[in-house]
Amino acid sequence: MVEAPRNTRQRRAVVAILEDLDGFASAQEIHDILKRRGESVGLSTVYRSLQVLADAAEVDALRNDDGEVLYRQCSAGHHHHLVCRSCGRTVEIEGPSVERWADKIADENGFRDVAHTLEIFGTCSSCA
Amino acid sequence: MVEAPRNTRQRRAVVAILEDLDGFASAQEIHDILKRRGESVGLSTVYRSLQVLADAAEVDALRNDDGEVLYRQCSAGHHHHLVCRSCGRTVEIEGPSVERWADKIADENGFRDVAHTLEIFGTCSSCA
DNA sequence: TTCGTCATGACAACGATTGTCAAATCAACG
DNA sequence: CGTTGATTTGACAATCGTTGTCATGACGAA
Repeated sequence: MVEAPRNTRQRRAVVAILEDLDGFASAQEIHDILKRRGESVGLSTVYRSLQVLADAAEVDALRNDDGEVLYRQCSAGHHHHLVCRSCGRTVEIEGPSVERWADKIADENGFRDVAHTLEIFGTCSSCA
Repeated sequence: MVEAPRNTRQRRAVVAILEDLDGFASAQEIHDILKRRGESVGLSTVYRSLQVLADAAEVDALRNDDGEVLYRQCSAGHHHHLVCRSCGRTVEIEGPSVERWADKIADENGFRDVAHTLEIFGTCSSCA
């Protein structure tokens, strides 16, 4: 029996930010936005909330080139991302043939418990 | 005019390790291996050597789930990797159709300066 | 060999993230 | 509603990979 997480002001605030944003953002960026809005939430709490959300698959997480983890509220189901390096704006993409290809490659080489990461980075038209 | 890097004992030692390994390894792992072999090289120097090699595209670098950067001496040209999560053993893979697909998606959405990351992780047969 | 420069290494500093723990807050229950 | 007890919070310290610093040492051209 898993405990339901409590419905706290802080967690609601983090979720609200994620709902407003349309792109990926780091924990620290989200923390800053909250501070700017006056709805201050401790940095540790932002990190913890995002972890909980990511574990529950309610948000997607990926690492940028600098090794920072970025979070985004995404639609359910497996998909990949086309992400603007500059503003974080994101387009969800699907690639069924890529999935099949990756699984086939792994299988041919005797690999088990296969997962793959696939992200496309670029500069979006607004940022160009 | 680019300065040619000096041919130092330390850089030779790092390259030698990379030549011996067939999989990805972190800077700290390489540092440990060097220490074990008695050919001690400062940790900073290991990091710097790997950076230089990565900038020169003589080694490939990728991040594992923990955010550590792993390095590997790879063949030239664009390719992806099937990496064992446990031992680092790596199979280089190519996916021309994936490349085209990624570029098309990015173009359709007006993204410029497009790059993509694609790695497949799994457990290899020896580690299963 | 000489000499200017680049590389090295011990160490400090950094930045993102995680751990700690007392105090505050939730929500169920009476 | 007030009590209650477990969960959550937040300020802060700690961690971990990595990068910066700078005096010392090693390369290699002349």
